[in-house]
Amino acid sequence: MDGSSVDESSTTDSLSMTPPRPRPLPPVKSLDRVGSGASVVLDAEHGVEAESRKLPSSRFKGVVPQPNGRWGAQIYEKHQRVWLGTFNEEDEAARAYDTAAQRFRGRDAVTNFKPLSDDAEAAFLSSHSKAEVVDMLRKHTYGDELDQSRRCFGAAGGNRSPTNQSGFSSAKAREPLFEKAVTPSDVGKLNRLVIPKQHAERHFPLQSGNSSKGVLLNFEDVNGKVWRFRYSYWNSSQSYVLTKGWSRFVKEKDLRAGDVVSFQRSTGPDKQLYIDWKVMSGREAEPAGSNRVQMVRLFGVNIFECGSGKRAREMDDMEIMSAKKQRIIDVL
DNA sequence: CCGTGTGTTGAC
DNA sequence: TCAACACACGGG
Repeated sequence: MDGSSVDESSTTDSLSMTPPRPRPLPPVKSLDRVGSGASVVLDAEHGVEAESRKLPSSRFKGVVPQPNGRWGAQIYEKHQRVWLGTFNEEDEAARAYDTAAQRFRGRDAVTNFKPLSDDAEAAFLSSHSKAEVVDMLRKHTYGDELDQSRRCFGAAGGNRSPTNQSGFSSAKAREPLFEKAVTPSDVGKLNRLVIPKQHAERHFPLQSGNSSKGVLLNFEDVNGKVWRFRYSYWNSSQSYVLTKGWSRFVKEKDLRAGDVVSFQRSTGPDKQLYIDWKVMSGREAEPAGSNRVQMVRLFGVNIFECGSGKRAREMDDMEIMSAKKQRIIDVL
């Protein structure tokens, strides 16, 4: 399932040049469905069972049909295919391709829809590595990320903590923000961590507009793994919470009531957030050393502080992203 | 078990 | 560079 090797090395990108521009593809309007029918059943034509197995080719560039009726998106670079993920709708896949095309080939790349993206998106794209963009597309989180960068509540600066060769974040100065001994409900089935209001308001200010839906915050753990949690305010309980993504953290770290989670933030210009945890004193250690041995998977994008963009790092994390498999790294 | 996305080939 | 096709492989 893996293996899309995104090779950032060929950085003909960003500010540099952009290839000549034919005309964007005709934005085929409605009347879709018909032509690309090729439905399996029905269609009592001749050739009946003669294996009309043909898949309905897409009318969009970079989009390929999947056996299950869904659509895949792909783009080529340097003689290699870069898989952009699978999508339920044909046009979703087409848009994913468009996004990748603009990141890989520059602004006026040939696309299915977008003749041009606005400046905000252009900035967003150039501030993220190809691998990151591909990662977002494959996870279908590109839209969310872009929205957040637009709200200027993070992500914008493409500020990611630098990584060393082994993929770990280099040690950087960081200031402790606060800690909390998790409660039974924090590690229970509620899938949420309540952040004490005083700490929440002090360190994770929510803009009024965001409070309702919340925002996505990225935290890096000691292994360099990035955790993404939805952070929002629950009016019902008048409390700030980390929700989506939290249960995964609880599960992987095997957090139990009484354990302590702590949060830090780098003191540098990038406001990278970090999360750490420690087992409640007295609790016996884990069986098969699973505690701090992790698989490392990178994808970035920070939260907080936008604008003050940084360089658009390239090349650094590409090898990691393109690794055929996740690497298992023993921290001990 | 099923869907993904990779391997591969042959056009453009 | 690109899509068509088949199916190995990996996650659930």
